[in-house]
Amino acid sequence: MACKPSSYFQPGMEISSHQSHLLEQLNEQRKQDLFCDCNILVEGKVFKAHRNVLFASSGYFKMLLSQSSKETSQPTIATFEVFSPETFMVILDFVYSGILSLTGQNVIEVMSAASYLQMTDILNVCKTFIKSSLDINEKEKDHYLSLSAKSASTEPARPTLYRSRRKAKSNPRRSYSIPDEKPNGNENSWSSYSSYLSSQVILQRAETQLSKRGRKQGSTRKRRKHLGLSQSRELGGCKSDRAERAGASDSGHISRGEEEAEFDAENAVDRDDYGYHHGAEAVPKRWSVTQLEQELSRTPEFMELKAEELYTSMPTILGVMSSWNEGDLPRMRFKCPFCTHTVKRRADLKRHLRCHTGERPYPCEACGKRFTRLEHLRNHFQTIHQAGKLICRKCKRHVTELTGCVVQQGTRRYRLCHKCLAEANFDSIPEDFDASEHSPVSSTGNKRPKWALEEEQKSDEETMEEEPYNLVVRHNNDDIPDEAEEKVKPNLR
DNA sequence: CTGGGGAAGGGGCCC
DNA sequence: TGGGCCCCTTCCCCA
Repeated sequence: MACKPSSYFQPGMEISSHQSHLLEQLNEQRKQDLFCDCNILVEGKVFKAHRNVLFASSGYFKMLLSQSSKETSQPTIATFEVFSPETFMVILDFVYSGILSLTGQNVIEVMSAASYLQMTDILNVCKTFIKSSLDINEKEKDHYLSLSAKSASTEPARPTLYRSRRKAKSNPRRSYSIPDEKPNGNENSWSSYSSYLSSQVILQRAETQLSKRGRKQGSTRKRRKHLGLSQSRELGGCKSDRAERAGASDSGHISRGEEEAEFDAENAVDRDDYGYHHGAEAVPKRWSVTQLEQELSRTPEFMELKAEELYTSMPTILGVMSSWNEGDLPRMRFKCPFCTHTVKRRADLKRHLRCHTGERPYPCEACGKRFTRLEHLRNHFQTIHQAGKLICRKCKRHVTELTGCVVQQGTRRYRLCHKCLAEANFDSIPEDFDASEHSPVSSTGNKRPKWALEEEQKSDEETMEEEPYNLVVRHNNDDIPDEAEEKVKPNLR
């Protein structure tokens, strides 16, 4: 942008080139090792940078430097062994230029490193990159496979570049422009094709990782397919919302609400200014974290992964330092790559991942409802199908097996005291059935299984106490309905 | 429309 | 590391 004559200046006028110029100057200083006061050691390779720049760019460095800056005027030294120098180079270049060089090869590592360093912008760009790559993979696979070999071979394999909003308007050193979201024919060919290639690389890498893991784990673990869910409301939005709300309510980590508010505010200011342009696929330029998580979670490729697979195929660099009090040792926490939630233990992260994958391995044999945890299934079974609570549903008083009995309504069972039972004018003793004789189909999600209908027509005089439901715990593998039961628990009470 | 209660879901943490 | 328990929050149904 050309500078206007001074007579045009007004008080408070913003010179838009100033920010980019300032960043360029800082980048030059970094390259010439001028005023660098922080050394970052990544797998033996030293990167020099400015503390204030790192502080402003990364939550991790903010925390780190806010501690070290109190006591020393010596250069700060940060050491990382959890990501490669190449990955950190990409991130550092972004910090100093606003340009993120993403490829199918590096996006996973960059995303993980960004997660580690708590750089939300990069994280979101990586998510968008992956999502759009997956979209392109499905929608344009055939199209780009039919591209002439010539057009593919003449275009060099260049990384897809993402520009931060700060640098979106001008970057003279980059001669080509990132294609706009409007499909524009040949202009987009290389980037779209590279996106397709990127998606292929991502998928190949995922497959490689999975097969490696498969070899490692041998035949002890079966490859599990994604479960078809019957409770649609628990998928996607609602599920994510829950996770987010839980995340936001947890004071131990970054508030999702604040984060979203921040994003929304930025959204309102310069919605069109974020260079999330990615190939021919029309990708929204600015996504809130919620949208990204929901959209990403809805992609078929993502949904096919189960928590365990995600967990084992993810890079190990998911750790994040929790905040610590002065004098305390920093504690390592494990950060979910799909939301802001952090946990203390890896096992808890694995469990948490199920709320992103939608995996529900524990179906209720009685009603078909699926659960993410065995204990949830047990609780459900006890309260719904076993009338496990010794409380009269009507008068809420405690009942024993002598002072009350079990009433069945459909698949539900509950207890009534004899008095309430008489008042409710139940003229028949609750029906019952022997669970061992029934094989309720759980994977269809049918709310009223066949046995339930049959059961309602039966007129059995037995009470539930004498012959209760059995809980059949079936950890679903490969959605095989008739798979042998893993465990049979006769009675939970 | 609203409030209460039950059910479900998720996190922390112990064993 | 997995299972299990406890607690809390949210959602949904019903009076």
